Amino acid sequence: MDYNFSEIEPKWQQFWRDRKTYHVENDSPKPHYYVLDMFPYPSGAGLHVGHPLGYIASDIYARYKRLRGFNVLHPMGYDAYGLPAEQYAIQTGTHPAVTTVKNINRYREQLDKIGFSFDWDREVRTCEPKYYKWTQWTFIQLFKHYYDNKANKALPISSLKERFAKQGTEDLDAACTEPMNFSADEWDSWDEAYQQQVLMNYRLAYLADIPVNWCAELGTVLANDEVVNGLSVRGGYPVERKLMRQWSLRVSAYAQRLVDGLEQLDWTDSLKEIQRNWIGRSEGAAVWFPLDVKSNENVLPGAQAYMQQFDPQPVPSFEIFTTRPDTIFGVTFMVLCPEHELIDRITTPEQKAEVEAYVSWAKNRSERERQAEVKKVSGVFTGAYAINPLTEERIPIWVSEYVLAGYGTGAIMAVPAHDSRDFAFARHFNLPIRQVVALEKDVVSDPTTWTESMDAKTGYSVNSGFVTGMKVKDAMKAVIDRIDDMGIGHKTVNFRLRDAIFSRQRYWGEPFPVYYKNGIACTIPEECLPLELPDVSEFKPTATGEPPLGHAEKWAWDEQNRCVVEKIKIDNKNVFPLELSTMPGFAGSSGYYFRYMDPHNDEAYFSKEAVRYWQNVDFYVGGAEHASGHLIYARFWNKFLFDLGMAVKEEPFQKLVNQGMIQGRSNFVYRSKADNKLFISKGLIKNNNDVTPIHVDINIVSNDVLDIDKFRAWRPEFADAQFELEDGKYICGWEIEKMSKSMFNVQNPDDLVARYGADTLRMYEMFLGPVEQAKPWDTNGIEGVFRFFKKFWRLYHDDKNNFCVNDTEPTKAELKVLHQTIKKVTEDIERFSFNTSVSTFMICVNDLASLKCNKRSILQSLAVLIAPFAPHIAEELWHLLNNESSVCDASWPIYDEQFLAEDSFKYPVSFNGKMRFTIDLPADCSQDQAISAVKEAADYQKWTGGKEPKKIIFVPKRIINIVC
RNA sequence: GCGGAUGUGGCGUAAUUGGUAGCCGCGCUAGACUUAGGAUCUAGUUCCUCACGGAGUGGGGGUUCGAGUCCCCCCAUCCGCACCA
Repeated sequence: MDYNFSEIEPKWQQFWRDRKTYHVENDSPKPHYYVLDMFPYPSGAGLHVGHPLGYIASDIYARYKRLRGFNVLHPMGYDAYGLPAEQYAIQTGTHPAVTTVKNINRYREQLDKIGFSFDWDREVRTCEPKYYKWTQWTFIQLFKHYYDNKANKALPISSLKERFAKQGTEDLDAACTEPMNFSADEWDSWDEAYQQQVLMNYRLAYLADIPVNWCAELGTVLANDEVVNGLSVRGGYPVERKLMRQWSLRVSAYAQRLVDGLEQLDWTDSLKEIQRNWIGRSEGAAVWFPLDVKSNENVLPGAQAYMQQFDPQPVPSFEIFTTRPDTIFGVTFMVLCPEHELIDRITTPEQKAEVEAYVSWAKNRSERERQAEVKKVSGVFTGAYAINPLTEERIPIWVSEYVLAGYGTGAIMAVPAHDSRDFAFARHFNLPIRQVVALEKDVVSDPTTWTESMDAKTGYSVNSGFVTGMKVKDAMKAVIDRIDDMGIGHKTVNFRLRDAIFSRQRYWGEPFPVYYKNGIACTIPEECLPLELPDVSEFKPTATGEPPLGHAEKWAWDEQNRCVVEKIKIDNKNVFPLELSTMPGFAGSSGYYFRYMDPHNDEAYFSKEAVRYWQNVDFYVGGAEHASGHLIYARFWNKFLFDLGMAVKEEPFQKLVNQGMIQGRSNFVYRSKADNKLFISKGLIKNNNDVTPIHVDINIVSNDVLDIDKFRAWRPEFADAQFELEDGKYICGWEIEKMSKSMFNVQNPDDLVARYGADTLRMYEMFLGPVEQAKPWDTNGIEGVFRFFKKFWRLYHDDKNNFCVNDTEPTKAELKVLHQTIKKVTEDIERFSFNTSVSTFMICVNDLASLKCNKRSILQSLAVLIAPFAPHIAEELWHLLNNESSVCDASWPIYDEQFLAEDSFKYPVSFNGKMRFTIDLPADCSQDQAISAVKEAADYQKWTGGKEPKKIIFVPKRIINIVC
């Protein structure tokens, strides 16, 4: 064998390890560059070929940047906390830590074979105490800060306390769970416990009774992004809404900054758009609608008392949010969500039974049922009326599921003519519909004839009092001004983004650094961190329904700030219970990129020097599935640390590329229905109904040809299989499906490395297509890349496999090939287009082979060029040429732009297999003049032998192309 | 429903960014060397046509000397959000 990758690759991997080639220091005269991959969750299944795709791409970029003279930080680690290891523990009793370490070792083994340039000295694992110490530390800071909307940043909760003592809530504009209003005297009059309760309302990490996504099957609550279509992302179990006391992070306080920050980022538009949608900023107005006092006399006392805690106005009223204040003249009913606290207080005795029935029906519906029946209209009339503050009309108040508790105020003004949901509701319950917007001035029609509402925010107001005739945009502003003047509303902004629920009733996660003293949540002192995860006897919830940490023997906090055995609590009043929930998966992954900057620091999360040097991640590669989870939380985390003066940049990830998902390509054999020992080759099937397709392991199929012997050996029931062959082969069918064990279509990278080598795997994964694009895995083409390497090898080895180079000066044609290649590859890498660079290398080697070029200086440059893609063969070539140093310390070759431009006519070694000449002409040159100028050129004669050109393309500007 | 993207040979893809459409690779066809080849090399391979020639980048229209690329209208596929007022 000539190109012996299995000898070359381990040799150079060891060489890099011995030399610590990829070790990075935190200071260097070189410019810094930070290339990061989303770290993996080490699952039991190991890596499949989809995982390394992004790692290979970022590795190429990191290696390229190093060769370009940058000090590159390119670390790797593990997102090691998570549900699968814990589920496995429940089933088998194996401790999740054991499973996790085992899986990590397997991942590491697989990664090492591919030849990545990670600095493994900086590895982090989120489940290790020295790492999660800082996750807990950040949580404590979040607990100790609140968000001040005027300063537009997080401020210490201690300053808020001082403020309350001095002036109460006067002039305070802060993010909170419930709006509050009190004076300094009131604050002073409250006891410690109540004061703490009030502060909890403002903390960025807070405890509150909130509706959560409860997954009974997993026994835990889940964040919004962990639930899709009413099912848990992990496991696909049903999720229900439930009111529970939980820790949350006040991510919503940062909503505006999370939207604004997107602009300066070098992310794809689609990803930014997903985030914008998820944050869901919408501008509108908050308006107070007074209740109709006369028609609600019998229910008013209760309602009045309830509402006056928000609004001390004499007339009881409730708040709605609308994005269409201009349509307020078209309101024909109001709708409250079933959870609205006002319902009980305003419902008339006649309607009471019906309303209660509806509310309890709506509350007991699962999220899934509700979402599945979105189009179905349901609702009930409360019997109460509100007053439209601008028209003083009496408006019926309804209750319906289509109004959501979690958004706005859970109450709306319904304008059926201009909102499709209100329209459907009005039609269903026969409520009036009134047009207040028209496309043309004064052109109105009868809304009872409409089949749909007119939702667009264009046209003019009609039938709308003082805004009639105005454009919609102006009318919005005019209505807001008017309600503002009347003191019954104001312009406001609402976000769809909710706070992130931060507790999980699970074992395998970061413990909260929190204990409860007389029911008040306190954080443990920072110097006591980390609070280590205790061992438990069982991973299931306790008999009393507490999270698994309830099983821990030593899990309470004493006054000497020590973790102690909980049993002491019974006879010792100075021992306090610790929080039993643990943190969710995204806790550890929200700030891991900081820790890589300074991974061994025990005094701080990361040093000031380290963060000042590295700043933030320049280039981040990972899947788009994290768009509304990790990438929001990490940005929030970063902004918070920025407010604390720790982060230097407000955004964590400057440039981001989403690698596409790799799907599986399954193979099928077709079993005859008439004879279940008989398998018919794909091309011979006459009728699809005669055969049953059966998934067959892709490892016993090559280029869709079945290895019959391996198939017979694969499973006992196929041992005596018979085949109907075409041309002596059994051809399998194929289909694109998810890569999964059950479909036998998982391609394991180790198998490919063993068969073709890491360099071939790396190149082939890039060759498959643009990194960003989702594509099926297809091993069929890998031979082509493998052939390329063999050809490359033969370029500088003779028939007997002896190294053989030519020391003479390269010819201009050879230089032309080299410079073209340098130019193309450099440009391709810069724009992250690695599939085209691979093509470029193939063309280059083809051209050099046909020129029989094995010139030392050309190969020298080529070794460096190919090093980011195929580091092993590049290192081997480098040592054959230089017998010293490492290709990793070389510098990137520079191409000569002038040489390429000036000589393009003279040296037409082309990239498309045909000869093409390009010549510059004067701007006013005519076509005939151009053609004769070309034909007369000495070099044209030289290269074509004076043959008549096949085709001449005249481009008026000043270029002419001739194809020979 | 709203938002975002994509559409090029049998297949994966490319196109100097408005200038030869199909580079490179897979597959396929023929040939060479071989005891043999799942090795290597050479030639061919968008489609129709024996050929001359013609058609052609999802479909239709437009701008331009010139459109895969820019603009408008459809169609299809994929992804994200989904009663967010």
